[in-house]
Parts: sequence; structure tokens; C-alpha cells
Amino acid sequence: AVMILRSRFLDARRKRRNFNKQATEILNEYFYSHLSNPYPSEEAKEELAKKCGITVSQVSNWFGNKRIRYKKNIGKFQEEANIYAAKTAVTATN
Amino acid sequence: NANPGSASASSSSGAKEGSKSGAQSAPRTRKKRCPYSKFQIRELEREFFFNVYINKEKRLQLSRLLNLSDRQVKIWFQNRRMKEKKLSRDRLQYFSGNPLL
DNA sequence: GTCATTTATCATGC
DNA sequence: GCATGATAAATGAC
Repeated sequence: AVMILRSRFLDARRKRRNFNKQATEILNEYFYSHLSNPYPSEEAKEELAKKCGITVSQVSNWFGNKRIRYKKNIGKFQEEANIYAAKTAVTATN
Repeated sequence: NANPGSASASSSSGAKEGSKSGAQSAPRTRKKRCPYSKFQIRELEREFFFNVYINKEKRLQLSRLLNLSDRQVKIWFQNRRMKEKKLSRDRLQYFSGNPLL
């Protein structure tokens, strides 16, 4: 019985589900507002995880993927970068 | 797949960084990640089951059997221990949410 | 040794 | 058909 649960758990690990739009917003907001050093501390990761409703590991995965995919093709993320740059600018003025 | 697992081996020993003497090569090119074969994984997992920490003797023996460098085997055990630790954390969190099922 | 990370690969969502 | 999250090799800090 334990083995069945374990195998089922292992299989479920890679069952991917997209994050909800709000979580992605939060993560992107942090990423583009720290573009010069997009490496959140452990405490920052925990806070992001809490706000996004995901685990710390998932936050680490997201930033790992985001960093390399951004670096590999900056042009593709330019529009997205501008959006969040403007968003943070608005929040700064308020 | 072109894996060095079965018989057509060419990687481990051959792809060594040839920076012994002579011109010191530029920032050493990072080794491309090549997934291991089913056979390699099975043998590595088998040994990992017996002891999470592998000694140098078995490491060399296993590396020869699998056509991997001893460094690759060492790193595999390091990564495997990290994986086990993460699985434990995930299991803990998983069963904490559900009283039982 | 651990451990965060880089990079490529895998598996899925849509 | 790629976008995206998770995992598997490989590196480096410490």
C-alpha cells in the first residue's frame, strides 16, 4: 500500500499545472523590478511563495527557468519587460 | 539516444579536458548534459539503495561498468542525495495536508 | 561533503 | 506547435 502511494506520488510530481495569472503577475513583478540581480533571497522566496500560493521550490524553479529563458532571448520578453516596468513605475508614484 | 550505456561508448574517457600542458585553453567549455540510459540509472539506483554514500572502490567499479567517469558517478550520488532530501520534504508537506486517505 | 545554480531535456497544457 | 513547470546532468561556492 505504501509503495502504491509512493509511486503515485512520484508520478504526480511531474504532472504540470500552470500557475494562476495572479501568481505569475507577482513573480514577474519581482523579476523585472530586480532585473539587474534576479536572485531572491531565501526569505524573499518564502514570501513570494506565500503570496503566490505555491511552494518555495516552485519559486526557485520559476526563477531558474525565467533567468535562462530571458537571457537566451531577451527580445522575446521585451514587451513583457516594458509592461511590468510601467506597472512598477505606477505603483512607485502612488 | 546515442547513449554510452550499452556498448557504443565513446564519451567518458574520450571527452576529457585536454588541459594538462601546453596552451591553457579558454574558459573550459561546459560539458553538455547527456541523460543517462535506463541501464545506467538502474545500476546507479541499485547501488544507491544499498548505501547512499558510495566509496571510492565501488565508484570506480561502477564507473567502468557504466562507461561513466568516476566524477560523473560521484556527482550522480550527490544529486541523488539532494533529490532524496527534496522528496522527503515534499512527502512531508503532502501528507501534512491530508490527515489520511 | 551540501547546496544553489545553470543548462538541456522531459512532460504537459492549450 | 510552442509556452511552461519540473526534473536530470554538470558546475562552482563554501
